[in-house]
Amino acid sequence: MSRYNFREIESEWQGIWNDRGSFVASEDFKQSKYYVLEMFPYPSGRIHMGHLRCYTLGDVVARYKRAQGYNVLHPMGWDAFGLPAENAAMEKKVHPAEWTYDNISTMRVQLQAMGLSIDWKREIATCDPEYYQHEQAMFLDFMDHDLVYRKKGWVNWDPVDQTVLANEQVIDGKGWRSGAVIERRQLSQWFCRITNFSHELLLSLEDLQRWPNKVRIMQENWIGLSEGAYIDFKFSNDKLKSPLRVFTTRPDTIFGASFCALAPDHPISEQLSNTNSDLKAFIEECRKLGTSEEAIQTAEKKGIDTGLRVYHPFSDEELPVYIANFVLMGYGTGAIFGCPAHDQRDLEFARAYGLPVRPVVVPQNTNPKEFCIQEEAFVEDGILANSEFLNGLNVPEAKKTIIQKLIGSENGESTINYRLRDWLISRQRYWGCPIPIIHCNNCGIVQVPRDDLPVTLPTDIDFTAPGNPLERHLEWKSVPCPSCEQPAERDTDTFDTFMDSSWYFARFCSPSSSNPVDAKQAEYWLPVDQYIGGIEHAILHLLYSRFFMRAMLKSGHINIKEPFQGLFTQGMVNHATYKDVNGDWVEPQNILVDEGGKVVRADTGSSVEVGRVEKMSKSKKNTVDPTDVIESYGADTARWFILSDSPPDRDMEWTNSGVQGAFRFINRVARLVSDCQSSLPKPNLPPNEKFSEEENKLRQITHKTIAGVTEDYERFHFNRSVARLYELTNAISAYEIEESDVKHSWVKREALETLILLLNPMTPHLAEEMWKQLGHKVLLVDTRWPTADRSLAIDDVITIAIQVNGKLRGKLDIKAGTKEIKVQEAARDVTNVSSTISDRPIKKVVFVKDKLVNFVV
RNA sequence: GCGGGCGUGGCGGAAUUGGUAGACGCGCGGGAUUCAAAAUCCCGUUCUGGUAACAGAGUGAGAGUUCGAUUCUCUCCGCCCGCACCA
Repeated sequence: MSRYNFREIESEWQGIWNDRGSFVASEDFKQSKYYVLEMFPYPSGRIHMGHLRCYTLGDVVARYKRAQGYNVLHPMGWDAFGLPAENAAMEKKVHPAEWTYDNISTMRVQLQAMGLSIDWKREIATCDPEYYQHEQAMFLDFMDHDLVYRKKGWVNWDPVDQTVLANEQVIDGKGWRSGAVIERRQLSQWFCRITNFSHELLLSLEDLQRWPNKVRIMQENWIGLSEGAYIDFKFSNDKLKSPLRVFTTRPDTIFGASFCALAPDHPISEQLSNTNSDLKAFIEECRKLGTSEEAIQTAEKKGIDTGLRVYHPFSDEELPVYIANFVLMGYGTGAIFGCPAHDQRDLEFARAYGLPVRPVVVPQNTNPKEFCIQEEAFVEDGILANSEFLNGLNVPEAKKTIIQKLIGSENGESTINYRLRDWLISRQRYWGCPIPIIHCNNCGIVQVPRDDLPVTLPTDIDFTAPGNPLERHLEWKSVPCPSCEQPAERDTDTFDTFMDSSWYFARFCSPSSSNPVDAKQAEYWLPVDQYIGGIEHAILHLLYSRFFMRAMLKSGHINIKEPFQGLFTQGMVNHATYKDVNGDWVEPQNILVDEGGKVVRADTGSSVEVGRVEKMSKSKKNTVDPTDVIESYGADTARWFILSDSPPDRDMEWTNSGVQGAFRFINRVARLVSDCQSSLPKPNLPPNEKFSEEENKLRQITHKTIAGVTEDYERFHFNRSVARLYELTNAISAYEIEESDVKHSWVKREALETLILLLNPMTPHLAEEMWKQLGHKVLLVDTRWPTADRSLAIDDVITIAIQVNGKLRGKLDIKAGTKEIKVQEAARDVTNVSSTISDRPIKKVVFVKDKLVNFVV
């Protein structure tokens, strides 16, 4: 018997599916659609295990839904702009475009070798002007609808690389590439007005029932709603006319106020610093501290008295105004009132600067005169005291009352504040989508006329100097102003690459439309029914995409709010780590277990210490290349292994023995089919009229497996499907018949065909090949999902558990549905049961139909 | 500090609404086949005692509810993730 030749078989079927266009989505809008999407990859050069896992999961869903008769859209593209291309350009002297497109070609081949059911006709790359021209047009549309704007903002500036860095690129206050200490700089930048939708983005999370709870909670916290009030404090000094507005969630504690504090970046702080060098020095100090998270954590509460005084809104008391390092300009109004008794930070600050600590909320049944604040502020609910008209109220009541008072006296109002900030989208980078704006000395900010789009990147660029090459490219940069025709300059920034990935799923619906999206197509396909990707995008990408849909709706591009109906976040792929005697990491391929069971290096034979199982990473050298696995064992083996054992949302451990186990299974199924091929009846024959008991047993397992696997597929429990399919395979192997017994073989064929149909989404090449070997002319890819015969999926003989005092003492095989009295009688006769009960009186009998009997003695 | 999650054999993990804990796989042990090996097949495999039938213990620890708890409630311990001077 020849061995299952996965190399030939897999590439053969990939060719056939491709030639027949098996996975091209139909444009027949009358069919029910199903849009499956995995987060598109960054073309780094090679696919990794994370890709293998993600795209396998998505492919199982896509093939399963296709078999169920849905019109499935399952596209693929490339998140092709980004920094690594520029780094490659600097290090290897390759043009970013060339590097990117080379990587795309390599990775496309690698993905295709996995046998994914992708509609490659819809492939897009975000670095293609064909794609990003629409992004530029939408940016201008957003601008017209006041959804983007330009403002001065504080950014992380790397003085060596001369560029802005994202927060996550700043590690311990230093640039991730240059290692230079990051400065905070104010630059004019473009922002998306995502905060326009704060409330809407928060509320709609309710509707995303098919998202993981965890992700919804993370977004909820990120948007960070807090209810409170603005309170206005009038200055007692005459210099400043308009009052100081602060935000607070505890307006009820206003009578405990002992100071006000401004953020170092607050306009008043800046104004004062112009004439006061002490203040100026303090503000500078705060700014340096600003970038390192560690520094923020350990920093003491520090402040400086501005000399300004404000009146308490309900008494004539004067409060000092400080500039304090712990007040943030980006939250609320950038100014607070300090109530040391009921806020830990304010307390620390008050202790440092000798400010009064006045409790105004005391625990229930406590005498206010005896209540004293020591090292910890009292932040719980309690009863108001020392607060005039608020005395005796609890905290929620006091909040309501004081807000009414504030409104009445025009000293404030109730408000809702969000943590979410507007999205800074300018990047001082070359390899990104150019911002279609021209800066003119006469006309200011001018849009590039739509007819002149796309603004494409220049190809002749110089990467020898640090900074943004677009900035230095005078020829590209200089253009006449579209409005006054005087010499002007292009915006030399490019978009954050999160812009590119915020709408690609919509472009897939009509990848060659002359508009960003074809409304009809988009409304048929969207929202994405099942989106799959890593948890690391829980906030940014998913929130930006949700914003983008709303912005596209507002600017008339689309009629969809939520892009992703269902979301699944897959776990990481981990691997054991190995360290040799020198303390160097060793690659898994270089590991051997010798005869004595000792783990050694394959090359030197020296002993190796097996370390923790950790996320695959280059630095720890514990990576395994999926392409190597596919070449040695085949795509089906790789897919089957990745789906076995671990639930898809949890981290999984990649092991060689696991891969070999999967390989064994693939070969076992192939053998099972080829061994009995000749003895099976022809396909599509009607069933026997009567089945023997043995036949019925196998049929029962077959139909139970259909029901179980279908349910598991719906719930992403692929590891359970794998277990069930092993069980079915074991049952088929154990079902022994005479070679010539064609009648009995009908049941065997039914079982085998079921196995293959159910395996199809997971190991499509094997399944397709076996289907053909069983004599089918119609391809498996065009064959419908089986339905379970419910009457067969139910057992007629059931094993009932017999307990005495809740402890299992025996089992009883009995017909399903047997009445309690009969079961009891039979149960009493079971040897261990009768001896355990002996002559003790039975107090009570618990009976659960078809499950158990419990005698309480 | 705040928010969320997870603790089950040697390992990954199963276990509908509370109802036979350990499915399935890996590993390990034994056997068959083979001149031998690989591959394959069969049997066993939670722990303790016992040749066995069987008995006792057992789902991080402790308590509670219940005829019955991996599942529900409370307290504690450990690990993981997210956010973090957010007023």
